[in-house]
Amino acid sequence: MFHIDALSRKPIYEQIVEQIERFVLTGLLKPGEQIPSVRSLSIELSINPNTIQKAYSELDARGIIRSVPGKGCFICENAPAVLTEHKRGKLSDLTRTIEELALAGIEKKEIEECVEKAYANILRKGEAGE
Amino acid sequence: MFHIDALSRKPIYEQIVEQIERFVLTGLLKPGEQIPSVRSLSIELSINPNTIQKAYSELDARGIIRSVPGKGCFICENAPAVLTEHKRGKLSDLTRTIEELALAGIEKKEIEECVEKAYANILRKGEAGE
DNA sequence: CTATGTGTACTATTCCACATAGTACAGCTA
DNA sequence: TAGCTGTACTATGTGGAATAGTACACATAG
Repeated sequence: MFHIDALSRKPIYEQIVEQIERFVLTGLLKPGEQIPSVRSLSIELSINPNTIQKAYSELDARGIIRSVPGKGCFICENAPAVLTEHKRGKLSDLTRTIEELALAGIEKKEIEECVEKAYANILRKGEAGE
Repeated sequence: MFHIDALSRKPIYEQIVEQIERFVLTGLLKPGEQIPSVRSLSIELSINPNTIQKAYSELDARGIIRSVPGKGCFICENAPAVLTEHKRGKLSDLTRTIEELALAGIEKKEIEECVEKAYANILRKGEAGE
């Protein structure tokens, strides 16, 4: 289910956060559902429990999961909505990224091709899911 | 001319690399032109000379500047072209970024607005420059 | 030639984020 | 009671980033 790239410069706990967020968006993890325990996931991935907890704390702070001591961690009901708004806040970053490409002489058409390609890929998955 | 954000998680040497690349793209630094010396820039920015050199070594390796011992560092003739190709190689990253936004439920229209906005901003600068 | 400024190459040190190791405590539940 | 859960804490090791200081070779103005 999970896949960790130990050679990546991206911290392990961030990789876990991103993958769980992705699982929520793809429907692999649904609101209310329980996610693997800190210890079981640490064993499955051969990673220190502290690293898993750091990822879970981050997800808890973002409102993606809720941690219940003694029971486990569960996907929040409004996790998908939270993620949508979180991503919407990054549109300004996207604009700045595209500005850099435009400044470097990348044609507008090339950017539009990226947009088309991205939404074409997502549509396939969306049709299958619903 | 330069501006360093000491609080940024982005390394100082990377900030310098990005700013010089940006100066090349905006025409503030033209091919053949000499850039500040390692020592003078380190004094101007109150930064260790080793950090400046690390940035210059990176720019040299990328083919943006050429370092001439005893004389100084100069912008390469084909630096703009090198930068354009370098940015073109990052279009796949852009596609992946947009895919994440699309998966999170961001409307295609919102992305297209970012593209329009980015190219509108660049056009203004382009008209003024040439 | 001399002095100064240039890029470059080292070593040593400090700092901090990341990850690990180990222990401990409190709450839930079969 | 036993075993699972989340959580908190200290200690340690690692690696990148940045600093400090020194040294060498080259170019140029005086």
